[in-house]
Amino acid sequence: MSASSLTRDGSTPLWAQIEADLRRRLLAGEFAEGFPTDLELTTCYGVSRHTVREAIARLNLSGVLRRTRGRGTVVDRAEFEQTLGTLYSLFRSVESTGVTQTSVVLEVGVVKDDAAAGQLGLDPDADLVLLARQRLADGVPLAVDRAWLPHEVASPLLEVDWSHTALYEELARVGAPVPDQGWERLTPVVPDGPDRDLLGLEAGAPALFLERLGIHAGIAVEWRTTLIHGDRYRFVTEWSSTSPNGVRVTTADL
Amino acid sequence: MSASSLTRDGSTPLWAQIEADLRRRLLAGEFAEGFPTDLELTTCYGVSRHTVREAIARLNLSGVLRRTRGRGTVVDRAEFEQTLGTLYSLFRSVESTGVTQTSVVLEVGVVKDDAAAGQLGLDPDADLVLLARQRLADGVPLAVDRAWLPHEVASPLLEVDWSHTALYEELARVGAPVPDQGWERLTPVVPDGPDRDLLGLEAGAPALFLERLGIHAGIAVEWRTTLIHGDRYRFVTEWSSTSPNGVRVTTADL
DNA sequence: GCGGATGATTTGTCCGTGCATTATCGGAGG
DNA sequence: CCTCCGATAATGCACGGACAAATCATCCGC
Repeated sequence: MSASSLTRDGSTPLWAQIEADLRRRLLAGEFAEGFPTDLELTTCYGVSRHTVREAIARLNLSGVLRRTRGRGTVVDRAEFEQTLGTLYSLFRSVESTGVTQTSVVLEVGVVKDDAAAGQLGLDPDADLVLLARQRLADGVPLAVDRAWLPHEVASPLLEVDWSHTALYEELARVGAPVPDQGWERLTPVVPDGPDRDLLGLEAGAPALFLERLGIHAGIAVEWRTTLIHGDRYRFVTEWSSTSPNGVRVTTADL
Repeated sequence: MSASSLTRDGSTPLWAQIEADLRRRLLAGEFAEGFPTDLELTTCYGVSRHTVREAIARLNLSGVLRRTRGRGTVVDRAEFEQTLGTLYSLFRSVESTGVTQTSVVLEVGVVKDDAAAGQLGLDPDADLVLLARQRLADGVPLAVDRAWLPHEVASPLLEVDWSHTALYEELARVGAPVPDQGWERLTPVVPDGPDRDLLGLEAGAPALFLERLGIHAGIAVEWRTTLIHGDRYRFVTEWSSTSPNGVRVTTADL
């Protein structure tokens, strides 16, 4: 099927092409029930089993796939979506606890912001789309979120009803680039002013300030700052000498 | 050389034994100048090149090794030590900026602490060794660090001069188990009381509270809480859809 | 009808081979 | 003395095969 697009000119390894193709099909939700077996993939792509395993190994140890001897390969969709970064996993893990998530739009429109433009690598007076939201979990304030995006890729977003939908889903829907890479920075702060009220924090209560740069195809497409209620959410990293670190989010024990 | 200890009974894969052996020799600082080539490893361990690469692949993509076509394999010792967790990398990255790190011992001794004992999986009235330190970078307060360890493994540590040496180095020196796995949890707080003064924080200033459980061979050997000066240090996580997350620490831009 | 044996399926491990790609080194030649 | 070129060495990529171990479905016997 998708095997037609494999190029054997040596420019990119076969396993990398297969991995990319599988990742794309995963994003499209193709393997909802049952991942192909090694043998199926070898015949489908026309390569040796070694090459297939080389591609799958990468997906496997980023936690996306769970392979069991004798049983087969299944997709761990939760893990897959967690590779979009800790901020994504925050909102997702909150939703997975069963609470319903809503947003109150504080501001949507075209603005100029030299700090955000600088992070995005644009001119200080470039047009940006700002989306500021108060995010609630079961009606309780969870975070205050501000996202700046380049105007040329985000202008279709100005028409969207933001009360529930997620930013990335809308980006994908209008064909705008979704970040697939980036970094996030955590700083402890004591909010004041309007943001403190939006989070429902008492005076002097701590919060986490998360800054995030989202990158797609090597160019920055999203600068975001998120102020997170510090008493209710914690960031957990697991580490071991054998496997790489992973960042998880847990709701605080209340 | 170390190839003698390979067991081929199928209980543990050859590549896993080789990986463990290489990791052990790395910890001992054995490959300071030049990592063996694939061919050398195949003859040294008596296995095929495929098996050697299977072992090395794990070390490679956790960032410990940097392999270059035509050049060979070299050890990225900074990356290697960063696999010991973000807390370890905090103190290490501070030292790598050139500042000298010192400690003021607040408390050393045998105590009972039911909270720490619970985290370590011990009886609430088990004997623990507590090591509390104020950590300074160039004389400026950096963090307040409290480590609880089981008495039976940590009792030799009671005699050590803690003003400069690192906990893990001393653990290794006396033959005690060094954590190779665990998790850390980040929470924003506003310190008060003695800890606030130890950090040199003004009233109401934020800090990061880091809790850490260190595990060796599956059993907990260290429970640690660290209060980190929030204005001076930030935690950065990089993420991408292709490679797993990693946590880094940067000193704040001052 | 139920339980156990059996065989098929699937992934894990290990071996061997060949060629391509890239970096380093040394010598030939200007 | 510098430059270019080829040999060498190292890793990367891909193929092939074989066996082991674990799971699952089926069939047989009781």
